[in-house]
Amino acid sequence: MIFLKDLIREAVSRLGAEVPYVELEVPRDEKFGDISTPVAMTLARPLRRAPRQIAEEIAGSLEEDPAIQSVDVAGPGFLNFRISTDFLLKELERVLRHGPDCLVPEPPERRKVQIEFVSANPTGPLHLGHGRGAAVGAALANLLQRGGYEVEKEFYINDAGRQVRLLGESIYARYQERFGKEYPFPEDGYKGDYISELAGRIAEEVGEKYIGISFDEAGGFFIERGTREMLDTIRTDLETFGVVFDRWQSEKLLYTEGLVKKCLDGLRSEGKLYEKDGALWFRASDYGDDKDRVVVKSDGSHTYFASDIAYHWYKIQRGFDELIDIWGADHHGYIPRMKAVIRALGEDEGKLSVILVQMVSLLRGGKPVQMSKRSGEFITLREVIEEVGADTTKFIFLTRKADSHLEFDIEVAKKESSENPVYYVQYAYARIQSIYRKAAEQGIGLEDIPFDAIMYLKEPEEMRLLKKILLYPLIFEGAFRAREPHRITFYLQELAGLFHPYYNTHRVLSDDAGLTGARLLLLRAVELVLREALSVLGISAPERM
RNA sequence: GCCCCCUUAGCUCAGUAGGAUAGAGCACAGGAUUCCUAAUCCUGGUGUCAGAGGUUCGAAUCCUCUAGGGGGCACCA
Repeated sequence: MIFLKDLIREAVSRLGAEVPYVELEVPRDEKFGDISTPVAMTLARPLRRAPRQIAEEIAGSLEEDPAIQSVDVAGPGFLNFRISTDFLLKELERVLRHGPDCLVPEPPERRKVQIEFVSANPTGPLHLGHGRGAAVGAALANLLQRGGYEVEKEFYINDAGRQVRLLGESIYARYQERFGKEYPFPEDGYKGDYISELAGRIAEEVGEKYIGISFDEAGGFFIERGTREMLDTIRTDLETFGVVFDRWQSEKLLYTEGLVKKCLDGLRSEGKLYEKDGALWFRASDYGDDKDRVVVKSDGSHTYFASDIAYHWYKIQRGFDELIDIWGADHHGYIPRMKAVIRALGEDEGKLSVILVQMVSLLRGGKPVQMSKRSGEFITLREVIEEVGADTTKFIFLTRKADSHLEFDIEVAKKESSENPVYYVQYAYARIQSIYRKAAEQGIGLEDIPFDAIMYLKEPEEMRLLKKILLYPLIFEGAFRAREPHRITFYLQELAGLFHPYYNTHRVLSDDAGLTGARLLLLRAVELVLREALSVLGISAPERM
């Protein structure tokens, strides 16, 4: 269907006009045709002519095209196209011949993009919100990669500063407790059971080695050991979830390797930092932020913002054309200062885009599950994956756009029924595989079917299915441009929503060898798109269910 | 107090970059399987797009105000 864009663009240019993009949409009602465009209406103003008149002219110059069966002008100036069956079948053949690669349009340029996501503090296990960020980030990375960009996925490790110190001290306190020593548990310390467990393991390993040694002296060990273990947990949890990073960037290393100093020195020499009240400030307000921000406190220690500046500077040094940060929505107030940093570093602020992922409220059977981080009682991502499965969890995360609240009901997610759309989609795939197996039993080899068998396809349900298949490139393009993987999820439900009824009304395997072949080929294309789209989302395509 | 986001069917949400009569799933009721997997299908209806103004040939979509919900304000992380 996407070919229409070029056709329309050419027709528009024959009128001596131009459109920034050709908008194509699938009309709600089939009677309006297969696909339509409102370009004539958008051209009305620049051309100072009636939209319907413009539409008539575009229609006139396109109706001879072999791909187009008919083109009508309707309503205020819509152009409604009906695609010829011949052309649809040719397109089907092309898909069968060239596979999924011909479903994704080439991007206008090949970009190097970096996506940073999850980046949870290594102070405890991941919770559901992190999972949402992971699902969105990974799907977005797949999407951009599939669209031809070079993508790097990175996890930023906050292993310097107060939080990991607090982690170390919490473990230290539990360790002391093991040996009956009093040590005041740090205020805001981490109280989860995993801390006590870790302290227990350490106690078994090292015995009383750190008893009688102050935290100031022993802290290094507990901090290092704690962050390492937490990071291992995070990494394995993400792997279980099916999310793998290309790179893990340690904040601490930004300091020890001198990158923070180098970056700040550079900014300072350019006059973008200044001293006031004994602290070092970044002139964020010169670059669009509300106020200036401290990077080095008057006690000489760095704020997190300091390493964030250096981190983004470092990303730019590494030569990316585009940086994408995926943050929890509660960090939205941080965006202006980060954008200010990008501009101060001499880059277009559009180089950095921040995708905010909204909070997840966890329910069980309609009732909210209390999540209290302070008490350490919260449901972890791992627990949810174990209970409902990684595919389902991801799918639910990807059925909403990132920036909208999400209700995650564990009981609903667990149901293996139609309340659970992921099964609906996966079942379509499994059903197709099942038909292949049946076909094989009857001695029909998919590879042996000649492509021209597809001329036997003629049922309206078959044409509808075929049109939906050929719509995929358009959906993909939209999702790619908007950086919105959830559009793929909705498309999948629509595709499955055409397949299942088709399956129920028309038998694929029949006595008619030609028709059987034709239908198997159609299923081949459905299968191809299902697998392609599922792989973008990072969701498996099961052979059987 | 200031700033950001959200408000669409009973519920959960889509609605693409301002386009046609605003959609889907679930829930609810009834029905379908001698035949490729019933995790399926078929048939039933539902809206003050939070409210009020404005811009536009055209607004759920853009602007202003109001109400409700969430989030953020630091030499915290």
